[in-house]
Amino acid sequence: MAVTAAERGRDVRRRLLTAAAELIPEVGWNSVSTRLLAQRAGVAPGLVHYHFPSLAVLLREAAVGVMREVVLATAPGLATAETVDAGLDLMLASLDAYTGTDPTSLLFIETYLAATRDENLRTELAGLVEEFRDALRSWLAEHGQDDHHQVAAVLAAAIDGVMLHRALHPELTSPAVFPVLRRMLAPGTANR
Amino acid sequence: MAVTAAERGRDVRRRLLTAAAELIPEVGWNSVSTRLLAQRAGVAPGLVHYHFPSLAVLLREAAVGVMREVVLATAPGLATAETVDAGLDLMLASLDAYTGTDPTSLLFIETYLAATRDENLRTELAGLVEEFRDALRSWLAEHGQDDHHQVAAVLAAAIDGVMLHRALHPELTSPAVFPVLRRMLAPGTANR
DNA sequence: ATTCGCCTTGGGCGAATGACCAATATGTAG
DNA sequence: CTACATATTGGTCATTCGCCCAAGGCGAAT
Repeated sequence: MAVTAAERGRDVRRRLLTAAAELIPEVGWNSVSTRLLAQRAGVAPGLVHYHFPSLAVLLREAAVGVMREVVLATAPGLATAETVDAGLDLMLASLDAYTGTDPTSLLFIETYLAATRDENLRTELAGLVEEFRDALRSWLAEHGQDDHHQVAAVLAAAIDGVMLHRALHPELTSPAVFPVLRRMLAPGTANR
Repeated sequence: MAVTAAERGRDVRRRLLTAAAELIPEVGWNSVSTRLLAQRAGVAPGLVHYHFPSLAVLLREAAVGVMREVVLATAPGLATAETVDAGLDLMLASLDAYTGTDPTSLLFIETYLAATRDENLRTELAGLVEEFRDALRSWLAEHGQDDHHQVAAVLAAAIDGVMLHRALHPELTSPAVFPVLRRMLAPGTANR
């Protein structure tokens, strides 16, 4: 039993963050209460305000943490893409995993919205979008895109827009999106 | 005083809808309470549940009403655009009015999110997006776009995505977006 | 064995919520 | 004038909320 109190504490903190990441998509950002959170994490209600100064801080850390993981998971694949087509294909393929109604998609939408009412969250989210744009920029520059700055910004926005619309019209999948978005990019080596 | 009770009733109903359209962006969909709504509309709290079966129904009717007005306001201009560039320019110009943090943008984002948790709202919203796509489709077809179905869907999504990202990065305005989105469309007559 | 520090418990506070309702007002119809 | 329908009032109900806290638990250090 080498588990110290501090280690158990860190575990509870992590469980609370995990529970938040689950509950935000399930019931919505504003309906994640301290009691619901504690129940899902399997801890006493009072622990929420022991490990976190407020519910808002907890939710922020949980949401941004998950989103950062998702974004960073896509970046390395882009960097090693041989052609523009391969890179775009890869991105849209991973986007297909997000149907607009799955937990991850909902977490994204919920967080975007919550950011409109939380200055700190908005700043963190802006930084995350900037990281994603950076990954897109270097990938595009690698393949001779001249206005990669603008293209990266629009492409990042378009991808989030597709995710948003996919919740309403599920048929908006990568085969339908690819040829249109492809035209935004430099000709590259081949046209699918 | 020819104002009948029924007329006053209809006026109260309308005032409640207007108040809802104001408050949803101000405080957020889930924080629009019956009392706050009644206060803004200048009526007694009990009237909310007299004119509407539930708060959810009121919010739905108010939000979709405003969104439909916004969408339908853009459509006729598109139909009379002489060139592809003129049409896209027009759309992006009207999009510039929505900074991502203004009431209308927030209403859109709030409603998209609320739709993920409200079956009826999702259906109404899907229909609205379909109307917007239709306007885009006929505009594109008019100018020789062959895959106007797919382009309209992606363009509609991209526009919403730009609005979403603009809340985080305000510099994503029409001059930056135009040249990139322009490439998604058929060559048309001129390149800006 | 005692002290120390971190973690945990469960309950309680005031405030706000959606929905509901009996009572009242006000205009129309018989 | 009397009945009636609709609109309105102001308050009550049970429930839930975020946050707080006194008290207890427990391994580590002395």
